[in-house]
Amino acid sequence: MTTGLGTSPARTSYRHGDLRRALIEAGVDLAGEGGPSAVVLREATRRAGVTPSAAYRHFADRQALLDAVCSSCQALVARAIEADQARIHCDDAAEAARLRFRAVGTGYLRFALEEPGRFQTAFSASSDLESATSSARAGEHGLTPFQLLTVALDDLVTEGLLPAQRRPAAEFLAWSAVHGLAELFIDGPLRALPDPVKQTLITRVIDMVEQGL
Amino acid sequence: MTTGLGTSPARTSYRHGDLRRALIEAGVDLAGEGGPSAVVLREATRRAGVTPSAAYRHFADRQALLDAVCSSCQALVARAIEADQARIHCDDAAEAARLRFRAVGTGYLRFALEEPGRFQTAFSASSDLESATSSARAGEHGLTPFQLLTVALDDLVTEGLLPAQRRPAAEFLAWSAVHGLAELFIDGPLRALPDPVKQTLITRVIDMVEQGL
DNA sequence: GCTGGTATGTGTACGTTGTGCACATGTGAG
DNA sequence: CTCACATGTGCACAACGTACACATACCAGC
Repeated sequence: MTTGLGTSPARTSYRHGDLRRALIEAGVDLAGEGGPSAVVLREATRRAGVTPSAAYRHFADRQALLDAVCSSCQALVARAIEADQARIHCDDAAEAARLRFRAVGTGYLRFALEEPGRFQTAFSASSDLESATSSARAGEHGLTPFQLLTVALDDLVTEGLLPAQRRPAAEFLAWSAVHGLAELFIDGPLRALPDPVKQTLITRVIDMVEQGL
Repeated sequence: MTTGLGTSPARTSYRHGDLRRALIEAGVDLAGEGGPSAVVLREATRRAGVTPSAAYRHFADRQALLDAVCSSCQALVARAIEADQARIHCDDAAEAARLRFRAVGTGYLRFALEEPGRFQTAFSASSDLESATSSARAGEHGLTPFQLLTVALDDLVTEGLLPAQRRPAAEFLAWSAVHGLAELFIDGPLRALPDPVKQTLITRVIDMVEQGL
């Protein structure tokens, strides 16, 4: 399902065509199978049908490949959030803003539970504030997960649901709570919890953020 | 500073004496220098003045060593929390309980900022709910970080600061927020923030938890 | 249309890591 | 004193990241 066919028809020619993209895709597959540590340069080249050294024509080193894979995975997170937001149909503008805000959390956590390997990879590479807004990490609307959260909070202020004086740095507070829960789920003590209980916790954490912001 | 002298006087005899402990200590040093990925079996044996294979008399594999190192690091987190709690002097029992609760957060985050490598290592290995209460991870009072949080929350209920019906699972909500902020600080987008700003965020996250629980 | 330069992939090699297995050496129980 | 067991050594192997010289395909300019 992951190898060959659509992407690389067992390449006949010397040239590959789009090796860079192929390596990133292989890397994202590997990330899904075993998290960031499973993104192994040699295995990625193997899946692309290419010699290990070939990777160095497109990436400075393994970390550079991992960074690219990480960006792709963040884009997947953005899409998950967008998917949850797209299902909202609400006439009341204020309530709609509130639901969009909550959807950032539910989409984020849904992705963490459905794709733990890719989720961990998405946030494994150290990124600073500017790279958190790089377009390589964006979803369909061109926004990164972080930017989606920022927009949702701005809308809360616009709709009068969040006092303006509490707006500064609010994205970091919300992100902390939601991301922390994801970590607890993925390889923290809450890993073995049955799914319904997890869903309850997701709701409660988002409640806490909404009330405590 | 880390090698030899106090711990291993360049061993003269064939036997080491307490290799298991020496390997864990070397591992904790390595964790402090470069996080979980830096705790490398061969380097640990090197620092203990011993052949790589010797490690396998005490640990099944590298992961087993890392687990032990992780437990030691969690014990350090517990001590950091205990240290913050010990500085509280307050006659009002309710206020004291509230401060002890907040000290769990400040101690946890202080350790994360002071010892990022060891902090990451402490929570790198996947642990379930029972191992989160293992005595190897406990501080001076015999309680793990997680148990310290649990006790602090129980006290909040006792003092009437937290409604009993909101008590269940509250440790997971609080842990999520605080741990998530730590991640943002260590290798998330908030890494480069000046220290005073970080301190402000710490206060605000704990405020959020207190208010949102 | 040929030719040469550049981008891209190959082959080979080196050092490092985790780990298994046969062997050596201490240490304590009988 | 001796022998079994625990513990450390030596050597080997596969996998990984990475460097470097070489081979090949494509593009520009004549």
